[in-house]
Amino acid sequence: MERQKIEVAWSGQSNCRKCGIRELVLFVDLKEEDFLHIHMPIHDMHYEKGSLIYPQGGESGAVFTIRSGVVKLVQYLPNGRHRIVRLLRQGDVAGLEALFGQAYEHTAIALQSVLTCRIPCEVVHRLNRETPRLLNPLMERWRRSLHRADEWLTTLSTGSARARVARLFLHLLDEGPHPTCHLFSREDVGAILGLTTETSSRVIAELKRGKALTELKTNLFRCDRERLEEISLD
Amino acid sequence: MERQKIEVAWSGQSNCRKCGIRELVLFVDLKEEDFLHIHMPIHDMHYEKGSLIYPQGGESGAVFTIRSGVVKLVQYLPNGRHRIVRLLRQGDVAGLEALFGQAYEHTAIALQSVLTCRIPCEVVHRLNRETPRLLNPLMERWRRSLHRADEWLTTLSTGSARARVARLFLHLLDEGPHPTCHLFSREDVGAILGLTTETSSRVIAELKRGKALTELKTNLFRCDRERLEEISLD
DNA sequence: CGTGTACTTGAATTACATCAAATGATGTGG
DNA sequence: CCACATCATTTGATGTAATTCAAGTACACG
Repeated sequence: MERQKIEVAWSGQSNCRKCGIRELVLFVDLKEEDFLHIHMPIHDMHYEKGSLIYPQGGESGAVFTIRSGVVKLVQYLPNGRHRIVRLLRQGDVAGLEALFGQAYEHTAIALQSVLTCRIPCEVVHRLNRETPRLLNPLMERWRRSLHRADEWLTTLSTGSARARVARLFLHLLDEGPHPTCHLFSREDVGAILGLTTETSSRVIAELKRGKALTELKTNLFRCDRERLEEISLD
Repeated sequence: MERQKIEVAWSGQSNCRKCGIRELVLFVDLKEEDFLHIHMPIHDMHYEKGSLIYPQGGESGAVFTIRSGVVKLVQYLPNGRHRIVRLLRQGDVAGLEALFGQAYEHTAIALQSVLTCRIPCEVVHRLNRETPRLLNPLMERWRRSLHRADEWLTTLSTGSARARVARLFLHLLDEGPHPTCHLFSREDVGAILGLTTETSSRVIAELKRGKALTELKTNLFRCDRERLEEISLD
């Protein structure tokens, strides 16, 4: 069982104009003049691995642009079980539903050390009133989230445990000289795939024995893409 | 195996101003003057049960507002298996991704006799340029779809077969004097829940024996809400 | 270096899938 | 309107995959 940490740092107010990853975030299309309409502070937030960004059902007042790291969106069932419904990375936005004045639909937790910009909803609304340039990036985030949600269901929640695990690795692949993948806890793998922790562990162990995966160091794997693709068809 | 029918009728051009369900559809907020900007025909379409509305990967040129009936959105895996990722009903919009110039992400099929309005993307784009009043309904459709997608995963794709089937019935409940539910084929139930046709059939049969369900006539059930809620917690 | 947490592995059990056959519903043409 | 063809559903028997419960081991952290 994970314990939830509460390590949140507030690194100060952002300067969005000079943002190093602006081409990836919501404000990509804004012009110099548009920034004048931001009258509430946008904060850079730092979350330690395992810490809570916001809780499901929690009162919402802001959206969070992910600057680095990985965030899991968790949803709880009445019986206490839970599923991870999405992973968010650089350029994704967490808590979009806040813009509709709704409570957060998921619990958002940092899977690694995570940097975000906390953007008050009021800022988004105001910008939307003053300029049309925020709209496309915003719609694009909705589209992307929905696409991922459907993909998540069909690829990670369908078929045998072996196939699902293989698809998860393919999903997480970092391309490079050798395709690698850094994984998280077996419990989280289970919550992503709808399997138990033990089954996740067993299947991953089996893939290691079959050389489809090689564990370089703890939770860092070299992946044999072709073998994984075969297995993903089961 | 289902065969796909091709019964599509075209009932003529819509008069959106006089639409009987306008409070439910995309054009809810439009004013008289806005309709002048519609320079392409919006057609009323009629699809027989089982017929194809659009295919996954198909070239997209329009979105479809559902006026009545139920539509399933199906996604296929490389290995030939498939899952139903969403059901759409009155007021929902199918094929929103078309607005981004993308191929359709799902295959949309009528589960019952279905009426839609086929709205060319160009009409939506033009209206969006001319008036801000289409935007909220549009965003609301994105939000709703995403909400449903997440709900689908956590409630219909998690836990035992019994619990999933129970949750599906709760999901489909028509409130009324007695809560009833009209179901579709066991094959579709399987594709929604990630189970085989046989397992779906067996579980439904078991719920009937346990009096949680009573089959009034073929595929029309009276539901014991409380029993189903208990079972849904498994 | 010890302690707690996560991961692995084993054995028993259960739930679901698979294959096969029988029954039931629906529609068609004679 | 009946007989037959077709397709969906139910049910059974059997196999397999995944869960459960229970140790044991590795690993990270203070």
